[in-house]
Amino acid sequence: MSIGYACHSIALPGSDIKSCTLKNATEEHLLSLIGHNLNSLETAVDYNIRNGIRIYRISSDLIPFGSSIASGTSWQRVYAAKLKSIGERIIAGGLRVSMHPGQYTVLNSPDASVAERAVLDLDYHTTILDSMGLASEHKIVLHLGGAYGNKKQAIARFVSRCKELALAVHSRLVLENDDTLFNIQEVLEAAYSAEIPVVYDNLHNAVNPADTDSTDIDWIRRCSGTWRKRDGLQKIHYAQQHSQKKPGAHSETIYIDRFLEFYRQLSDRDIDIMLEVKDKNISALKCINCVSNRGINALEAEWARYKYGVLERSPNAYQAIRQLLRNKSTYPAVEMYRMIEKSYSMPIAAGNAVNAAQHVWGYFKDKASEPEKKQFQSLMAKAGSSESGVLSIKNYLLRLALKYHEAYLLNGYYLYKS
DNA sequence: TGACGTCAAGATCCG
DNA sequence: CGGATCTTGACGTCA
Repeated sequence: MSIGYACHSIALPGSDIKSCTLKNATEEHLLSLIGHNLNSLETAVDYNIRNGIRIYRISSDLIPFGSSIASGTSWQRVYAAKLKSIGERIIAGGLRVSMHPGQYTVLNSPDASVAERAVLDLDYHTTILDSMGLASEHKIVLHLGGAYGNKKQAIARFVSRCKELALAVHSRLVLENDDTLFNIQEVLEAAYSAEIPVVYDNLHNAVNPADTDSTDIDWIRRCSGTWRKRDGLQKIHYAQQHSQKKPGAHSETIYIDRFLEFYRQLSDRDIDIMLEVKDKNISALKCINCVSNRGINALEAEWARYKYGVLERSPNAYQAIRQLLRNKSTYPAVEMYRMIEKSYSMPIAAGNAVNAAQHVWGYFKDKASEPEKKQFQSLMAKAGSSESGVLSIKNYLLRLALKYHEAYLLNGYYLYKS
């Protein structure tokens, strides 16, 4: 049972994926972006392994325009060794990766050119995983596609197009139930015909249910039969509804009590869980820390990343969590995350924000130049009176952290937009 | 024709 | 000029 997240790693400098617009997409520029992106991927892979995160989705933007114009460039040859070496790290670290073409890759389109581009896109995703030397349990997750007013025909078209795919592509494919058109029942039928496994997405099923009698666990059990040995462990997507946004929108974070309620029902099953959530690796670490005892040190490391974010919302919670972690013979993971979640639900009062910024300034007050000190004081004076002032001061502190390579702050969650 | 989702790039505004 | 903030891009379907 492993837990992971998709694409983007928060508070991990050097892991950003760059892109460009079509009009700037020269071969030279693309090759330079790809080189940058592969370094970023390597940084994220190393971070995941170091932190015991064993499930990770690689961004489809790794190679900008990878299935269209970049397929004519030499990136595969130029970066062959780099890709191979990242793949070796993934295998050695026990990381299971996947990729996920978006809603715009439509294999079952009646428009032949759209379907043709979908095949090229699947080829592109396969090429990346193949060139890293990864076996077929490293999956490509796909949506069924459009309905076009006739779901039966749409499914039949999907199945027949699937069967025409190259084996290298077909053996990586996984089908996911979506939040608008094809529910889990329809996806299961299609997947049995197409002979590909099914990833069950709980939030998509909540928004677009097949029936109201079956539970998440019922569907997960039904999907398990679609996973064969060469596919690796069954995978599911887990997400929670955003409390303010429209149905299907992912929550900011994974709320731990609700997750554990879900998780306990699966605890006897071998399943990998991909979290789909705004705060990405932050929630992955939270959930991993709560389903196994990783030692008080792991919680202290987490507290170090959260502390200023808690302080600017609730000085009381800040003190309470410090108190909670004082007894080194305990492992109060769930209690700690509950308190963090509660404090993060509170608004940031200007006075508290100024106080937190003052704490963080402690990392720079001895090394900052005179102009930097003046700038900080001036921003602090404004921060007390306006909301944008609070953001300005955090941006300024982020710049200083980058300039002075303050790893403690750069690895923490405080400096980044929440 | 615009909304949908995503998030960096690109453009523009501001002090 | 640098930094903050707004708009565009790239994809296909559907109302």
